[in-house]
Amino acid sequence: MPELPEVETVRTGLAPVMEGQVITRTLVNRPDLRWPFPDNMAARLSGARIERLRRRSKYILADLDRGETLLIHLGMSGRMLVSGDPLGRFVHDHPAPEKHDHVVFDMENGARVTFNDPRRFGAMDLMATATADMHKLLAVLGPEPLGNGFSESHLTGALRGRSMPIKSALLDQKIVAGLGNIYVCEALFRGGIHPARRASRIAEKRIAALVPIIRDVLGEAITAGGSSLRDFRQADGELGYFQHSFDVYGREGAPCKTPGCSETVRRIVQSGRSSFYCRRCQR
DNA sequence: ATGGGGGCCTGCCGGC
DNA sequence: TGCCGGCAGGCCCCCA
Repeated sequence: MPELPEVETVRTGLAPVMEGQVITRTLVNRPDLRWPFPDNMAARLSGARIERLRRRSKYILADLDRGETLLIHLGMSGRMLVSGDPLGRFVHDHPAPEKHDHVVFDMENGARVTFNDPRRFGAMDLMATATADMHKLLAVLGPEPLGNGFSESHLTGALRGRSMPIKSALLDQKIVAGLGNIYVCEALFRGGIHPARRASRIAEKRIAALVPIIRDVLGEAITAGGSSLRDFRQADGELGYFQHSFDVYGREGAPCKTPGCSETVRRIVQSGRSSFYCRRCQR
């Protein structure tokens, strides 16, 4: 589901109701998601104050006042739903629990944050805040695409001599963190690069041009509140609307959006995942 | 060392 | 109405 813009949208929505708040109660309804939960997770969270909600790539990180950090990954279908009344102006009942509500956080301000994830590709873990960067899942990540570490020299250097398709390279979180299937397809369309083209066979100028393109695509998607496909909701339950701006993703058979181009969007499968592109505009 | 594919899960949709 | 195949935003891990 969620790529960087969706995760950032969720983080932005959760921050006002979770930052600075004590988790008064944590309910854990099963032993694991993709991996077992850390030992005593409910007890280690309950009573802790969330000092800050951060994002690294597609991970949400909650720094606690106990020197630990909670890591949350939404996988493909994970959602964080907020209910209750954080401002305390009204009395709100919480909605009835739903299938796949795996973890529930009750906050001191009355808000309830429910992690719901039908496919359970998501994850949670706890680690020492001081060494969070060294966590197995975070240590391997490449630079943040919206940060200074993601530069033209970084990308051209990382792709130099790589024989893999550019699509696979941009999905590789070690090369750049946070991109997923949607935004790679969109960036390659804007960059005029065929998704199956081998990275080593793309002129460095064209690789370099992808850097501002990737930043633009992600930035526009964040501004739009992410892309709502099957089950993505912002933390407040609202739908993002960037999906209306897709040039190619999910548009197989529809006309290419390049002015004057008469081609239709094609779909191919690369390492098991759909790539959408225009065969005339992308080479 | 690199890169490709399997597998993890559930839900939904279209076709028959 | 029901069943089946295909598909879905991610990513670890194994194998060649």
